[in-house]
Amino acid sequence: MKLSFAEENYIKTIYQLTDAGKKGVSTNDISASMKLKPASVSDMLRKLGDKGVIDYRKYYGVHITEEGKKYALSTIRKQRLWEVFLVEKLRFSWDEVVDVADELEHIQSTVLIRRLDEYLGFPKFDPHGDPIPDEYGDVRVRPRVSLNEIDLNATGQIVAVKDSSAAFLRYLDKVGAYIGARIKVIEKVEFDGSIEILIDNKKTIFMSKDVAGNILIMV
Amino acid sequence: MKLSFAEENYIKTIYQLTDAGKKGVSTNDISASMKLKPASVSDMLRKLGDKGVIDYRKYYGVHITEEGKKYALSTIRKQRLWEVFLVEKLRFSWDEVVDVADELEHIQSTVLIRRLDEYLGFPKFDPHGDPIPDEYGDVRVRPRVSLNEIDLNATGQIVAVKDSSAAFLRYLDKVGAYIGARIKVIEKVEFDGSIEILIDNKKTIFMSKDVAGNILIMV
DNA sequence: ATTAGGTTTTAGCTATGGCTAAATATTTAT
DNA sequence: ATAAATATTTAGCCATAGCTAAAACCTAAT
Repeated sequence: MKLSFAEENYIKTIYQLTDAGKKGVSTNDISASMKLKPASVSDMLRKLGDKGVIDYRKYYGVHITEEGKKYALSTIRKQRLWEVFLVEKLRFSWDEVVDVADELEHIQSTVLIRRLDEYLGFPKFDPHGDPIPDEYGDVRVRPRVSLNEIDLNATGQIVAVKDSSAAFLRYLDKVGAYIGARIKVIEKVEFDGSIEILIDNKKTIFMSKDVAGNILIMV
Repeated sequence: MKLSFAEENYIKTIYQLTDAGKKGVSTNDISASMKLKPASVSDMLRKLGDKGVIDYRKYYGVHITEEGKKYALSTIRKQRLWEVFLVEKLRFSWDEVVDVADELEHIQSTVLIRRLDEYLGFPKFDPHGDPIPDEYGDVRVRPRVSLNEIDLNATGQIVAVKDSSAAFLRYLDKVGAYIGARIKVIEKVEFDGSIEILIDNKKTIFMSKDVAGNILIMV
């Protein structure tokens, strides 16, 4: 079965909005993320449900099926390989690539993607640090380290927290840290283990050894 | 103004079917070339006429406008640059590239094409020997020589004839030569100037000095 | 338990770009 | 010059994928 451009975009978005939690992805979330009206989304969800790539129960959000995951991962693989190409070969900066990669990811040709992968030296991560699924949809999970353990001037991305208490998350939120944020360690204070980090190249924050120990970084 | 995928394909086809002669390109020719029904073509011609990229007089075929040429050349430029990329960087053979390039040529991004051009070293011809228009639509015309003048084992493409009488063209047609055919000189007979050529790697034909002198080759 | 507010779906419209079948125009052959 | 053949266009249909407005549904507060 072949998905249209629009269908590929939907399934990719649904996959990416899917949380570990068991609640389905809501129509409104998809609508907001894709900048389409909820009515249009409803319509498409019905179609995607008929095609078997999502489980769709009216009013209760959608869950992606195994079949659907295959399509999502295939599209994500293409998108990220093209992003590598644009940045490494055509000197695009990493914020310029999104629009173009979003078009390129819909080109249909297994051979093309296989050759592109080979040409790029089988990269495992895209310029944003996100993993590139292999041909079979397998994703290499990048090892995570605590923010305490990484070196001065090292960069990474916040991928998880050890302590997920409301208090801790509220604190992170207040200082501007969040899952997905890009960070760089710009100061390590030896005597108390506290550090200073730069978030998204915009804002610097201090944090204690305790806090840093609870933040997991993907290098 | 932005043309849709379908519109881009039509205008490209019309440009390529346009002959030096003053008769317009017919609905049937376009229909045959694009493998669409004549009725669909008629409909699109009306739309393209409204957009000003072609001159459309019902029942009398279409002529491309200067505006239209710009779009056609831009699409052809993209197509041929992608073909060079596929063949030179991704090791596609020159007959595999058409389908993929036909999809890639519709990606919208001036920057992308400029960078790709640069990355490929500003190529002037695609893998089929066809010229790549520059950013302003200018095409480098490749020098043409008479088939008499090229060396044994040299290859080239038939691009024109000096004698365009019906008799001569009918003769060429009969032996299987045509504008666009790839040829290779496989025998040169010194004493009468006749030659033997291989057409499209498929068929060999003999021709007299006279005939060869009236065929123009692009090396 | 009912209602208000937010979310989601349905119904009906639009545009694009195909199609078939029928009508019409042009060209060719008698 | 007219009839037959060919080419082209029109009319009306289908699918995709968006939209607005109205209806239906869910949830949370009274």
